[in-house]
Amino acid sequence: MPELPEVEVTRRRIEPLLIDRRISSVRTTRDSYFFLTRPAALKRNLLGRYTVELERRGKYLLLELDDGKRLMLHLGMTGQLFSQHATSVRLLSASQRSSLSPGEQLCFKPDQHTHLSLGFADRGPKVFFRDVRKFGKVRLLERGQSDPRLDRLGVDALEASGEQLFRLTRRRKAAIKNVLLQQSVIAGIGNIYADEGLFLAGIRPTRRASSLTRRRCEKLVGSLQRVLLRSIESGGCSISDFIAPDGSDGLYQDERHVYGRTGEPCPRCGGLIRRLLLGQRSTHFCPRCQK
DNA sequence: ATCTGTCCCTGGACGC
DNA sequence: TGCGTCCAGGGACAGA
Repeated sequence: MPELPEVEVTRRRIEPLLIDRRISSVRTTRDSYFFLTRPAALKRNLLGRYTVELERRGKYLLLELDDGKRLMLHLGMTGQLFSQHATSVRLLSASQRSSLSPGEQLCFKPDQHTHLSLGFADRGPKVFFRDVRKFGKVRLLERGQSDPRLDRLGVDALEASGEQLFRLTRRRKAAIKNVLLQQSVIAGIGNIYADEGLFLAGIRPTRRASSLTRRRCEKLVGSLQRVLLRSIESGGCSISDFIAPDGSDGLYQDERHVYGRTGEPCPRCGGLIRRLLLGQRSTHFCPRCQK
């Protein structure tokens, strides 16, 4: 699922394909709550514009246009932003897959889950935004306009300090894992990296956030950043639907310590990884290593 | 102010 | 093989 590393990998790899090109065609699926800006208005605002810059904020991407307007994107749970020439059979339907001859050049064609397709005046590869579960979002921001979702974001996880986390958790009685998932506290962490970071820091996910000492907060932020950076390096985590814009899978799932490893031995002590529900989210930890 | 539960959505896994 | 049921989860929202 796209969290900070997957969104950052997406940003880095789609940037060369998305920047400095003039949008000449816009195709969308029919209106749904996926579209914070109605499809017709999206088309009207995007057509003919040049793309200038692609920025990440937490799990959001912001595509700046030459007229100062910005396209805000969120990948939700199953969002994929990729090139038409992305080479991944996972993007093909079952029938396309079975009729594929060996060595054939892959060319993705928009399906019912491809909610936004951008074509360019240079006739180069199109860019697609696909999202099966439609938890993703797209919105057009006027010049200078923000969105409450962006305004609410806390400090970016890669820029946070232990001291900041310490201060932000002083009056928090909720479990530390639930607090980590709140984008208004630290932006970018989702279920996988919360579990992984807590494991590396040796902190039980159920621990009351306010009970963490300054030292433990420093350790936790360090562990989180280590995990996030390591995942970016390995191309993100393709445990469910994530693929990079070029179609490649991330490799971080092979390095997971606890997430999705219920009943397997802890990589540190050999005890069994346990799973529990915390705020309706599955949570994985080692009862022996995490206190 | 903070916390908890519910809901949105679809495909895949699983049991019968 | 085929159908029904459950589960995954980011984040908005409502109500405590």
